[in-house]
Amino acid sequence: MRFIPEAGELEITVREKMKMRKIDDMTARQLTFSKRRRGIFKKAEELAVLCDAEVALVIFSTTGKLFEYSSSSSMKDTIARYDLQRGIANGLITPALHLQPEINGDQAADTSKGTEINNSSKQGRAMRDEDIHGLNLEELHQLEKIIQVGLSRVLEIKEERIMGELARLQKTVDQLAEDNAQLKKKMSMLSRQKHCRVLLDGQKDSTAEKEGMAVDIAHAAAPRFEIKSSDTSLKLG
Amino acid sequence: MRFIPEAGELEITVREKMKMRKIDDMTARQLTFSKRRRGIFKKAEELAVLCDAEVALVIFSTTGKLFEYSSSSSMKDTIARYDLQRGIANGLITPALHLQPEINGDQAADTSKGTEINNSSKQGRAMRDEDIHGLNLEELHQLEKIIQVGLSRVLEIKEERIMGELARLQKTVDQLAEDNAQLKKKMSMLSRQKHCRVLLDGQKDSTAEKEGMAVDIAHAAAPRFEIKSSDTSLKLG
DNA sequence: TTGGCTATTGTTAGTCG
DNA sequence: TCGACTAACAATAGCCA
Repeated sequence: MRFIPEAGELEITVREKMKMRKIDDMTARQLTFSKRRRGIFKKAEELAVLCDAEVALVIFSTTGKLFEYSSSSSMKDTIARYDLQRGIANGLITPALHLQPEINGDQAADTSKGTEINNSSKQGRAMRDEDIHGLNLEELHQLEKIIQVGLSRVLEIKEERIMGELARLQKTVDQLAEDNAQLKKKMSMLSRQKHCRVLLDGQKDSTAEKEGMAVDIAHAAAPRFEIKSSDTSLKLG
Repeated sequence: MRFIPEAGELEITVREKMKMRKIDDMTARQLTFSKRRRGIFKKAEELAVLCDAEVALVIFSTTGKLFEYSSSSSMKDTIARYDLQRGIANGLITPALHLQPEINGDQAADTSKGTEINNSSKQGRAMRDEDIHGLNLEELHQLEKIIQVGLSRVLEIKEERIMGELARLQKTVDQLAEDNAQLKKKMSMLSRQKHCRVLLDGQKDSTAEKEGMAVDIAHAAAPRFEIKSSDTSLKLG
């Protein structure tokens, strides 16, 4: 017990304010680590539950021991979502390879069959087995190249498109959320004013001239810890 | 001021103990999220500094907005370290893809080179040209199959993930749009009521105020953001 | 949405076992 | 390492602007 009710003499040690730097004493540091780790895990869970957020927390101790918390079913999921989101934040993910003109030049004046091949792939017709069986080795080789390049292009464009859609949706969400906030604000003001008026109504007329509606500008102060990007490349696999 | 030193009557509102479940009121939830988010970030940094730990924290709000903190120079590094640690813990280094078991059965007692293929794919090493050149035709064929299957899996999982995010976002949009509509409805009712009351109030000096108000509200209530949540299917493959 | 305020609850440093 | 305890301190709910 540190409280010493001894008459005349008080020798109470006053807890100091914890400087924000690495704790020197190793034992004390480990102890603090253990306590604070539990504390922050609790906070993380509270945040996840109370606010319906997805929270992931990874901590390595000085000794390299790993501690983790994830509000979702799997930490991997959250990390995956994180990667994805970062991909969106950085713009599109595709590194944009342009490799289709290569082959065209090589075989511009090739056999008629070669051209056919080209056409059929351009038109996106489904290839029938009979057609393919009619090709010689060289033609099959060309077809293979064409298909490979085509596949790459398809995948790129598809990704571009999806990511665009994702970005658009995210914008929509942000916009809606903002609108929502504004609406709520205005409504609360309205109801306040109405309340006021009702109150005044009983006595006299209103001279209350509210400026009120000067709500407009929301200053966009960036949260201190918000994302800034460096590099990202949606690694899947 | 909540402390009312009025003689005889005390009507102090007592703050309750916060049940640990999702906060119902959306506005309150967002507010709490904002505050607690800052709180936990602070805790994270304190832990990192005081105890010399490596801390990474990722938070998604209900609306899908990403917040992150990383005590190291890059979140990616920490995640990489996490993956590594987990990989070690799980006894395998690439937890993402499992594309090797198919072939095991086929060529369990195959050439030593075949096993090498298997190993290299297990370890997720990048294939070097020298390695590939050392393979015979049959082995190359096997490798080709492995890669094809792997590619398919990668594409599948990637698509799954992205589409999941899309769906989630769409849901958020729908929800927000609904909230928005409700708010607008309520507000127009409110403003109508107020308008009536103002009229009944006896037309005096308050016309200017009333008009300005009405205009402002109209603007806010106007659907300046139209969402068509129907056509966002964007089907792929 | 941000910040300030205050009463209250929650966290934890220091200590002993 | 951990649990328990307590005083000091920090975080924050609810409210307003």
